Amino acid sequence: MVDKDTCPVCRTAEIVCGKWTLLVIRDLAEGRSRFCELERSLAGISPRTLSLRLRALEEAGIVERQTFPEVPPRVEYVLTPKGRALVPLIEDMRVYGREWLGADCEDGYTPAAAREPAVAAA
Amino acid sequence: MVDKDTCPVCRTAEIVCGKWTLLVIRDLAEGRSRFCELERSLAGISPRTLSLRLRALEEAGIVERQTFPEVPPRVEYVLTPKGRALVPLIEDMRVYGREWLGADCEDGYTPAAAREPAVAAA
DNA sequence: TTGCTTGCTTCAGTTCGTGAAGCATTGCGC
DNA sequence: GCGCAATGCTTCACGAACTGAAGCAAGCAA
Repeated sequence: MVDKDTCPVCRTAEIVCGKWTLLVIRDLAEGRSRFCELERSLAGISPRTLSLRLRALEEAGIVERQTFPEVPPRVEYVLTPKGRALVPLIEDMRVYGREWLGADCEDGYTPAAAREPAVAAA
Repeated sequence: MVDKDTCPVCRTAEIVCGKWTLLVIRDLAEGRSRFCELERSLAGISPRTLSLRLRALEEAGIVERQTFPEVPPRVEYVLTPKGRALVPLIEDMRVYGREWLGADCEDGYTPAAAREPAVAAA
């Protein structure tokens, strides 16, 4: 049996498996940094969930929160190195999604053997 | 804004973000195949959740279910190619967990001052 | 007959996520 | 001054997801 406390996959899963978490990190990696930017980009997320996610990620040392005492107040969220280290994971997901979940395998079972490995897009 | 239906990261996240999902896939990749094996390995999962996960993964074409009409009944779950394609993702998680969530970074936070100007995967 | 195993399902309860609304700040038009 | 707008949240009530314990069917062993 796998020990939940020491298994690195489990520990990563605990950080990553919450709904929206990976998409928040992806958005931050792509340059979005403000609450309302994220809220608009992640169509469908509730502000409560976004707030919880950002707080948990800050707690975990994955994002850093900077407040600017302007009017209206501005808050920026930036990935720390620990957060940027998750980007390869997201790139894997992008590759997987393109290869196995694309428009041409809607039935979910068609292997994409002939497909070229996708290059990360800008 | 990102279109949830076409973005490959979102589509992968939808499959992957449920609690236990990635750990179930990891266990299958490591050779465990029977319900009770998974149940024992994933200490803490409820049989209902495991059942739901396996069913959803089967639905998604990620695992294949084979029943053997023995006594007591035997059921084996095996990763399809589409499922095995998720293993690199899990390996990335293992690497990340080891690198950033190990015993030597329990506090989980490297201050921004130490950050290198690494270019984000924009 | 009771007990044992596997692979689940059912039930009640807790936690998680949603959607709408509200709050505090203050600069702008009126 | 008054209401409106924008940002970055919080609060609330509700539904969905997950949990933990229990139960069930099948058949063989004691």
